Amino acid sequence: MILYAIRMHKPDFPGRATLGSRWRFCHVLLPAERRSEALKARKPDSEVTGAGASHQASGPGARAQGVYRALRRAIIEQALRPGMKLPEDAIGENLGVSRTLVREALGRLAVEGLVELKPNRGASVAYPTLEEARDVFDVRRGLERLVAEILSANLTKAQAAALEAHVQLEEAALGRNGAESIRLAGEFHIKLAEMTGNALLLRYVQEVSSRCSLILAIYGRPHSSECAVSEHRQIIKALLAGDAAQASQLMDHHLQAVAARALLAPRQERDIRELLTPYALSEGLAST
Amino acid sequence: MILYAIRMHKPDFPGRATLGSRWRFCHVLLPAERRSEALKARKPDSEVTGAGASHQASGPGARAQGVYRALRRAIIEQALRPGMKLPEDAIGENLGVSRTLVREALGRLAVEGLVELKPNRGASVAYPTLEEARDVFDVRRGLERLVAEILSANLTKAQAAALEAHVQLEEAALGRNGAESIRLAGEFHIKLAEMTGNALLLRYVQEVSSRCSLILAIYGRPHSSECAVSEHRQIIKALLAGDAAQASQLMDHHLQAVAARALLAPRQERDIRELLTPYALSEGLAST
DNA sequence: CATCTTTGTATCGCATGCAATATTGATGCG
DNA sequence: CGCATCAATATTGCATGCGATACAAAGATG
Repeated sequence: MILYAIRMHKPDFPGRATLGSRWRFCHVLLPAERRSEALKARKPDSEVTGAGASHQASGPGARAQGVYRALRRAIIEQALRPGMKLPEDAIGENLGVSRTLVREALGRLAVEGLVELKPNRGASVAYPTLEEARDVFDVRRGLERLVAEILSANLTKAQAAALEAHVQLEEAALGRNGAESIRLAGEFHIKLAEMTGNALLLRYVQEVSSRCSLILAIYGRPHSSECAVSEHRQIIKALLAGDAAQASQLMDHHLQAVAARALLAPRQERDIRELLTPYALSEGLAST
Repeated sequence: MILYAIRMHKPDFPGRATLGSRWRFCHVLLPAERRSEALKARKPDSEVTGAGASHQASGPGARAQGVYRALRRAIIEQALRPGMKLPEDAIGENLGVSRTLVREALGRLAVEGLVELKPNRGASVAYPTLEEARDVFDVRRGLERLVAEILSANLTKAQAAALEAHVQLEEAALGRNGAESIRLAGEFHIKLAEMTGNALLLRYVQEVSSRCSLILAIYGRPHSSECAVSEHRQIIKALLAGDAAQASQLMDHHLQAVAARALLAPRQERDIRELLTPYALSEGLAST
């Protein structure tokens, strides 16, 4: 409870949310401890790696990576909502690292378009405009069409089976768990990109996928069961048949459908910011 | 000449080149001064911006950006050859900034694939393998096909004229200046990407273009006049005609031709590393 | 009462210091 | 003479400190 005393000068009012209160107790990377304690506690890990941490190696650079991944996940899963401020030291305290590492992570996330980084004003979770959203979806279509083309030439039976298994997972989670369903649908596309064996392509697809998550968080309607399972199945079939044109076409339509469901029907209660902008402009007030 | 005394413990022999000697006098960002002097000298700039620096704003974050751009240019123009080591403090001294900023720049370049970043072993100019090279070209084709598609829908006359003017520049530089010719050919594609108005697409195209430069530096033959001018003209024509399929197809073929010219004929004197690898392996020696 | 200053405070930008790790060169040994 | 061991050095990884900047509330001024 002493933790509350660390940075409580501002009351953290909801309109301009920042890291504080609740977030302080959300342990994405480390349980909420003071940095110094966390740093002391880091030594004992030395040789026993593999016990506590599940999949992040503990070499040098691993902590920077950890911060990056933690923030990334937090943003994608909307623990950190779009527009939220991301002060370096608050994050550092929560994650048990110094501002340097946080800064590095924020820089990378900024490059990927997940956070905005204004000079001398700090970082905040990106709040893409509708146009940016469309741009992202366009690029995504282009990339995934390429994925489809590449895979249609040489998808193995084993790979097809793996995909089919994944789709069954999606099917299972369909009505039951909304968040899970969305995550699985996204992973399907990542899996496809992985199978191309093209590292760069994979990176780009991952990047646009994250950004799509962010975009759907802002503009997406709550109940659109994102990627229809049947569409995924059709794509697998076309890939296995080796029909590049067909697969590419299906992928294109599929993603266009996703975009349409999400973007063409901007829900009314998007956010105060977007809603107020026209009024602000008409009054000659700077809104951004 | 005192400069030589700063870091001359190593003789900087050519086989494993690092930053030193000649590079010390190559002023990409700042004339070769000691960091501390450069830092003192930074104050006087305060209000008179626009006189000395041409296009890089001098606000906060501008120096980090400067380091990034300087390194990027140096790599693309092959002042820094693939495989070359990039020690943080040497660069910092040359550019008049601290390791922190250099580190940040190297991080970004690593994300973009222009430098390799091994933990505890520092950064070096990336040395893409043939497979990575093929991956990059594949992705590039995918992206630029998308560019062609988008533009074919709505290329204005003015834009077409600008492109045509650019191609004339290319034509002029054709036989005369090899390096210039290559640079212009690359810029044509960047210009196209810009005209889509899609910022993400532009970023990606820029990224793959830089990587292509690096790749051509390693695997490209010296005298391939990269992008045939006529091919560029054909593309413009198809775009203006609004024929998406045709434009996309032309772009695809064009890039495939570039890749083929570059990659399918790996020149013999690629580098010691690649050349020695088979020997090393056949002798049971670890090569990487 | 509204607007301009002022001062305080939370940040950021960046340099630097210290510990950890790799690498080089030297020394001893087979 | 080749190879392993070890010390010296170079270089990274990361934390932290200091100055600069922007925002906010309080105060001053019309």
